[in-house]
Formats: sequence, structure tokens, C-alpha cells
Amino acid sequence: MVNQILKVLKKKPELKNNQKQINKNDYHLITEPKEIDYWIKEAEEVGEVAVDTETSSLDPHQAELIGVSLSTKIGKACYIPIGHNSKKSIDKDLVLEKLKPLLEDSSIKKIGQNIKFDFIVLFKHGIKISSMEDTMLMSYVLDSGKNRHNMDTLSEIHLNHKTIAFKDLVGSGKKEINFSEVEIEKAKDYAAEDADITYRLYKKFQKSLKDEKMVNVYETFEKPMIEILALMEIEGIKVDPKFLKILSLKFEKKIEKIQKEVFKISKKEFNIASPKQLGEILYNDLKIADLKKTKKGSFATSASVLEDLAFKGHKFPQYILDWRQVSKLKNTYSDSLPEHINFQTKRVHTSFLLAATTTGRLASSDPNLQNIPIKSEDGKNIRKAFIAEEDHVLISADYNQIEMRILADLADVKELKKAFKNNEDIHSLTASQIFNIDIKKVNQDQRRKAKAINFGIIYGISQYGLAKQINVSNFEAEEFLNAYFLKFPEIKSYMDQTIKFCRKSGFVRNIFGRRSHFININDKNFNIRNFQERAAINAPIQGSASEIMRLAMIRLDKKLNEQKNKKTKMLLQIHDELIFETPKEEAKRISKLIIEEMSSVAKSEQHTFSIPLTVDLNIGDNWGALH
DNA sequence: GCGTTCCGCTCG
DNA sequence: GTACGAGCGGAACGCC
Repeated sequence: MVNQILKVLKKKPELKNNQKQINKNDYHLITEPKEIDYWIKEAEEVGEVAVDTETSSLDPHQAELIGVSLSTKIGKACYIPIGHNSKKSIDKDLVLEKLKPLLEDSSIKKIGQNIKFDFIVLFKHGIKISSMEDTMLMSYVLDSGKNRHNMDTLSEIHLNHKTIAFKDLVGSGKKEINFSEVEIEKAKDYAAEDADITYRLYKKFQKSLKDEKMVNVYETFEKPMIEILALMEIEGIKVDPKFLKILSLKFEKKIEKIQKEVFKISKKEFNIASPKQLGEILYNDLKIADLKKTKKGSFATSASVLEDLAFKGHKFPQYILDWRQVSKLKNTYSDSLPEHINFQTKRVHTSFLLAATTTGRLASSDPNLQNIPIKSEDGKNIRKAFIAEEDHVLISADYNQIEMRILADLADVKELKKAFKNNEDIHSLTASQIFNIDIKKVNQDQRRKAKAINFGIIYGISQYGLAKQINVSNFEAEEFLNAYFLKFPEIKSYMDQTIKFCRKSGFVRNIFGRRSHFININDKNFNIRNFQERAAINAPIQGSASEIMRLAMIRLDKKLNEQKNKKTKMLLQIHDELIFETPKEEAKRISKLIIEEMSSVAKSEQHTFSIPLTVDLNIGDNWGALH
């Protein structure tokens, strides 16, 4: 709820009345290959060039190249049409032959907006762009959390200029046409503008990064990730569609069976997936529960509500929970993953988003491979569909308790640091501290509660939230927290200091200097303010962890490239875990290397941690076998 | 019909 | 009225 309010606040750049007109007289349409030479010479002289590709699809793995635009000077750009349905289009091979040396020349910077996309598209055409700069990532480093980082928004905010909308060119819905059908003159205006705007933004952001001392974050944690992630996306991962088909059928049967039981009780058929209809049945027909509503005034049928009812012995809500779980697995995973298998590579290629989170974490989409099920038995089966090629294995390596370790380092928590150095069980230690008992006498329930508190701390806990989570009274939760802060006073002080700093500055910094902005931290609305405070406490912890993983990926990429045959491929990152694919005979040797490199990030030019980073590693022929 | 929001589920 | 950070699918809604 609060989150949604904040999202609304975040959108909407406001154009000032005196909007700047960008002169388009200096936008050139290239009509024959030799005209390109002029632009290459210009790029060589200035040592940098803004580049943008136009394609037939938003999916770079199946996108056809339609055109390339270049800009070497503010206000001056060209468009090279190579895949248009028009006689004016130039021969693609000739153009790429000319552009290849420029794009691969490491002494000339190639500036793009989300240039990972262009890298992938051109890689498929035999060109490997080097020396990349990215305005999207510069913007992200400068104000993660304040704005979105797409070019239209950036142009409006920083240049006070509204760009030509892509939709105005191609239309939308059924009437949408392919970019290759767009009239070349219009395509030129649009594409040249994109390159021009990108170059303008680059110049502006370059200065801001220096002024705000954010160059290191951009250079160290963003730029090296572009190529690494692009190559991971291009590599993809093998998924067994037959296995998923069988799972879908199994889920289908299970869904039908549960549905029958549900209708037996409701005595009529309805759409179980509709919270509205379900609410009617639950509250009006069956009258199982006291009426509960969501904030918007509709019936509340969330898992926590249904779980409470199920706990009281009702069968109906438990059936609904089971139905939802299985239909989620079917709709989101077993039915949908096979549709993402690339028809040429036979593998699934996710997209890793570098500028999507407020903390510096990556996100994954189309499909999201960072939320593949693991917690339920049915869910685990989905993971078994992710497999290694023949004679290969998958390796998974994950950081152990990374966020608690960061908290220990960041807040300088003596007891925690000691425990990590001695390789103790951190939740048991916490339990022994807050319940004041010997660590050997900690029972399951005490450890469970301590674990919940440790998580809560990382999330910027409230006693109310903790009480709900571990099902104790508010009073008891408060007692636990008091005991906790008494034993770990440095944590309390970290939390207070962090909020204080954020109130004053509007942002917090993680260990490596990245900022996360919380511009509503002083909001007069209690909910919004508290929400931002919790997020501000969490951001340096979650953010530092993501930075550690970035450094590990950069080190590993370098080490793997130094290997003789370079057969081991990094495939996926799931926040604190990396997945690799490697020939069987290399697995042992490479595993050692992975553990070494990941652990060694504890000591880097960027930061020396006061605690060790330990890594757990597993090998198997499918992802399901790795835990 | 099409785009956006709500609700609920998945993960770290 | 609440744990932090994400993305996706289906239903509902709102606007032609």
C-alpha cells in the first residue's frame, strides 16, 4: 500500500513551459556506405561516439537489425538504415564491415543508453563492442531511488526536452507495425535524436559523476558488469521442455482435484482465481470468517487471512491455499518457461536489469530466473528442469549468511564479528544472547525466534512486525528486541545513525559508496515515513551484499577468461548465488577457483572486511540437485 | 479492444 | 497499518 503510494510519487517528470527545441537540421540520413567514413573519422578525432541500434524486437536475442545511429557532437547525428523495407536501405554487410573496426576499437568510447541491448544485438552480427559507456547506468548511480532511468524520462528531467515517442512511429496493439516498415525519414528523426540525446546526457552525467564523487561507483561496479551480464544472457541456460510438460499435466490434475473439493463445499462453481468471487463465497455464502477487507474495500483473501482460518480447522481456506500454490507453479513456471526457450539456441535467455532496484541489486526478467521455486516440494521439481548440457554439470556457489556478516562489519558488532570469525551458528548465538542461556542449550523454537529477529533487524524491524511474524504478543516481541539491543548495542546505534543521516541528506550510502535515495523520509504521513526508515536501514546491508557479488563476478570473469580453454560459463546470478556450467572433468578444479575468488572479495581495493566471507558450493546435473 | 492497477504468488 | 528488495499472471477496472 505505502509502496504503491511511493511509486506514484516517483513517476512523472514535469516539463517546464519553456521547453527547449532541439534543432534537427543537423540530423543526416546516410544514403550510401562511403558516407559512413566521415562519421568514423569524426569519432576517431573526438575519441567517443554515441551509438544506438534500431531493431525489430525488444528481445535482443531474436531482434533483426534495422538501423544504426551515431552522434559525435552535440546536436549532430546520422542514421544508417540497413534493414528497412525500402530501396533507400543500405546493404547490411557493407555497413557492418565499416562499423566493426570503430565499434571494436578500445581507444574510442561507445556511448549508449542501456548499451547491453545493443551489445547483444551486434554480438549476433559478429561485432563485439568494446569500451562501453552507459547513460542509463550513470543516471542510476547518480539517483537510484528518485527517478526511472529510461531515456524519455532522462531527457525530460535533464534536458527539458520531450523526445519522439516510439509508439508514435509504430503505433500500438493490433495496428503496431515493425520498425522496418517505418518511413525512413521518420526513422531518421527518431533514431538520430536518440543518439543525440544520449550524447548530451553523457556529457552532463560525466560532470555530475565527478562533482558528486560517484565516478568510482560507476567505473568499478557498473561498467564492468555490462559485458559480463550480456555474455551470461547470450549463453542462456538449458531447460527441458518435456519435463515441464509432464509437470504441467501433473499440476493440472491436482488443480482439478482440489477444485472439485472446493465446489463441494461452496455448492456452486466460481472462478477460484478471482479474489472478488472468492470473497463472496468466503464471507457471504459460507460465513466462515468475520468480515475482513483490504484497504481498497474489497474482501481480504490473502494467504495470511486464509492461513488463520485454516489454523482454526476449516478445510475450505486450506484448499484455496493449495489451489493457488499449484496454479501459480503451472501458470508462471511449467507452462510459461518452455515459451521462453529460444528457437535457435534451444536455451532460455533471461535479461538482467542493472538499473532496476534502489539498493544496487540486479533484477531479472523475461523470464525472471531469480524467483524459480525451491521452498515447496512441487516447486523444487521446477528446478529439475534446468539442466546441464551432455557431459557437463552445473555448479552453484552461494555466500553463507552474507547480510548478517555485512551487518557485523558495517555496524562493528563485536559479538557478531567474533562469532563469524569462529564459524559459529549465528542464529543459535543470537538465541543464547537474548534468552541468556548457554549456546548448547538453545532449543529449536528459540533458534527459530532468534532467526526471525535477525531477519527482522536487516529489514528495519518494528515490534509489531516481529510479533506477527513469530506469533507472539506485542509485549513479548518488545522484550525480545530490548534484550537484543542490550546484547548488540552497536546495532541499535547503527539504526539510529542511519536514519539520522538519511533525514538530513535524503539518502544513505552502502560500504562501497553507492547511494540509495529516500526522498520521503521526512514525510508527515507516519506510514510513509516509517516505511522509508525501514528501507533506509536495509539499503546499506542489502546494497553492500550486492556489491560484493558484483566484485566476485568481475574477478571470476577475469579468472575464467585466463583459463586455457575457457569452457566454464557463468550463467545466472541469484543475489547471493552464482550458477555455472562446466565440462564434468573441469568441475573440481573450477570449484576450487570459484570458492577462492568469491571468498577473496573480503579483501579488495574497495574495502577490507573484518569478518571472513564463506562460500557453499554444490555440483549436479540439474539445478534441483544443487541444494 | 487496450493499457493500467490490484491482488496474490514466487524468490533472495 | 508494517517486516527489506524484486517480477509475473490473472482479474478487474477505466477509458475509448
